[in-house]
Amino acid sequence: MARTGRPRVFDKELAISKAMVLYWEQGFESTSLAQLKEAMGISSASFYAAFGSKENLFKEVIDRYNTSYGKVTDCLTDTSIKSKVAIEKALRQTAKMQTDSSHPTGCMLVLSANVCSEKNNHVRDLVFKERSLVRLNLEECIIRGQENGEITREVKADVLCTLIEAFMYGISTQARDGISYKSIDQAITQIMKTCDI
Amino acid sequence: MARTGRPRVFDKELAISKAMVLYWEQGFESTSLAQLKEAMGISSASFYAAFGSKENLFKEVIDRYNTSYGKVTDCLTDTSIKSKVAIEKALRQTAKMQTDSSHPTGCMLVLSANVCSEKNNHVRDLVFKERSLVRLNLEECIIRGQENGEITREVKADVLCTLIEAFMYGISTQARDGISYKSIDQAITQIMKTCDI
DNA sequence: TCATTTATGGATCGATTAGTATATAAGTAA
DNA sequence: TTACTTATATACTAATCGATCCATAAATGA
Repeated sequence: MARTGRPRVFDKELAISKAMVLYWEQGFESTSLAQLKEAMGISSASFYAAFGSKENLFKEVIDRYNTSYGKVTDCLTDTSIKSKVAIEKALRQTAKMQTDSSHPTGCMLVLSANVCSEKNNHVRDLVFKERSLVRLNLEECIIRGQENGEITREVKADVLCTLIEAFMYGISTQARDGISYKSIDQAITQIMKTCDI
Repeated sequence: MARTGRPRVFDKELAISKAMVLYWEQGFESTSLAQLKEAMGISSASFYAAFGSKENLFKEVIDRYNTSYGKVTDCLTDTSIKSKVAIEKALRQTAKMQTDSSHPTGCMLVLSANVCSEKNNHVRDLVFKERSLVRLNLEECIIRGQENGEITREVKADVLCTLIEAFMYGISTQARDGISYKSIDQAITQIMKTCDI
């Protein structure tokens, strides 16, 4: 059964894509509704009818990011490949994606709402929770690798996880600073060796 | 000769400290003048007479940061100690400082203006330039270490620099996410081994 | 004393912020 | 046709943004 009411004239999925670019580039708080509306090509009334609020749109953007660019770390949960392969793949795909100039550089989940005013701390929590999920996947991947003997047991999984995670997060700032993919990719080659030590 | 005019009633140095905490915690754009004035305990007139603008105060705050908390990486230019020792010291001091709960967590130069609206891109450049200086110091420290034979020559200094730098930047996000100093410190122990490989 | 200089208190500025109100348009359901 | 539902266009709101104006206070210098 088709839904009733006047049909929406703009493409909601496309509008979310446009919003994602803005939130990604400038962050949640620094992106104004005026910018969002202009990028989407819609009015205030249409905006609030479709998305409810600036914050709710951000939630939809996070979902969109997770199912598109954010998938570069999905391989961490792929138990059909070896743990070290999964971690290396996640890092290389992350570096490649974050330095790609066809969209804002860095990771949206690291950059867009990590720092904000007190009244938006609950928005910060949204991206914090997303990062926590990635960390969980990384740690479980490392534990699998230690159980399989692929990764050294000399170091606790939590510590190796912190090491890889810090490196991964740091790529966001480097990508923004213009560090080349090539340099980061070579650094990944080197850092992967710490899994063996 | 003492300068003329009505003397300032508030402590400018203390006011800069208060401002630093706000910029550090919330970022440049998300910190409002109302918050700054309240923290400093001064009026608009006093604010603009003393600091000129919100942006100019931020510049003074960056200077303050560099000569206080930011000194944790100063050891990178200390040629009286071995390169590896300097790098390790810089990392451990960074981790200790950034996870210290007596002030905002993470690095102000990484968090406070890395993402902003287009109209403030020149403010972003301010912290970018500060980071560039740290990177330069790190790279030169690595080159010294390679020349001395302390650090492997198998890997280009630029690549090792990217590796260490990414890890260092990532600590800012981890500190904000509540990752413990202990976990980061142990990760440093592990990552230092990549200098030898 | 009196000019000069700098800081302060307090009111205010135009611009921008996120979000709403109201009337109307455009579809479906009965 | 008529009721109902949803989206749109347009105008508008209160609050906040960074910054300024002006009268006055409080110091020094001559």
